[in-house]
Amino acid sequence: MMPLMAHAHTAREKARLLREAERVCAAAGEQFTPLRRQVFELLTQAHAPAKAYDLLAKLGGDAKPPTIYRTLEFLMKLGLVHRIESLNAFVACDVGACGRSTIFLICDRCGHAEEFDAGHALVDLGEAAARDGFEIKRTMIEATGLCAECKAA
Amino acid sequence: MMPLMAHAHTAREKARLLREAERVCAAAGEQFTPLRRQVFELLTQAHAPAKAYDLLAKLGGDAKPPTIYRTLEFLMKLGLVHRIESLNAFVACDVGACGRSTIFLICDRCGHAEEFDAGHALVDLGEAAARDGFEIKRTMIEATGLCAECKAA
DNA sequence: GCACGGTACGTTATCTTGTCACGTAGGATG
DNA sequence: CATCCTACGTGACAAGATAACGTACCGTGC
Repeated sequence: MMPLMAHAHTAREKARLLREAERVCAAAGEQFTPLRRQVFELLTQAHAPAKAYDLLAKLGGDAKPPTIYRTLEFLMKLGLVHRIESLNAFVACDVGACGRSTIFLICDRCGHAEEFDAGHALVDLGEAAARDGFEIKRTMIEATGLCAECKAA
Repeated sequence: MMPLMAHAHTAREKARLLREAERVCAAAGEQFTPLRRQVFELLTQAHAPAKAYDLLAKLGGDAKPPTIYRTLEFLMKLGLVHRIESLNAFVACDVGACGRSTIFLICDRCGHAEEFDAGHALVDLGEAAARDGFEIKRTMIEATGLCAECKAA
């Protein structure tokens, strides 16, 4: 199990994510506009899930809420960004790595969020729900606790 | 796998839930005040997850936000109520039935939320995270889709 | 060239959700 | 009976999100 969060520690990593994003966007027949690029970049640089209004502030100028929400919605549609419901915050995610099966491990102390592959757990869940007649479209797993670093400290 | 949501269809069921709640409360050395009882009752009667401000309105009088949030926080602390993050809403839950392992199946169409026992899935998740040094304290799984009734219709 | 339609984005206003800080009433305890 | 704690009230406001409408730009086809 490996952390999949698109958290660019290096310039090379960030460049790779951007290229990936461009590719996904083109494949979907959508435009990777400067605004969308900027928001995605801000997210890849964030050390923790970013709030909508914080991103908005970083856009400079005097952007209004719909701007950031529309952009985030777009990026989520393409699977480039995830929303963390329990935090009302957003993270960039590594394309391809995250199918529909993702888990976020959120550290209560440092705020870091790591994305994991849920593996078989979600398959089981889908099957179990199906036996009850429920058809799952989207699953969200958010686990909070202490990350390795914070536990050590 | 059985629905565990504390959604009282009958007066007898509701009375049972209230007694359970009183018991849990007493066991924790806390008071089950009229306000707390009223909020819990409202939740057991709800046909779907209830929003904080809707509950607030139903309290009658002119209750202010902190009143309902404090009360919900208290009930959550005792494990009598769950918050559904993706909806910003709350449900009563069946005490004892819900340990740490709960999943909500939320119907996109009718809004109904059923609580399920996550079974082994969460155990696996906890172990997998632990191998990475992450210590999970609380896990939240919210799956959206179509319930059996809505799929039929 | 220019009307047409679509996508992206700006702008204003408003609504919903949640919290902070402080005050008070009432019971328990010494 | 002074003190403390818990529960709750109150006013103010911060944070999160959306609705409704306008415009600029870019293509396409006549």
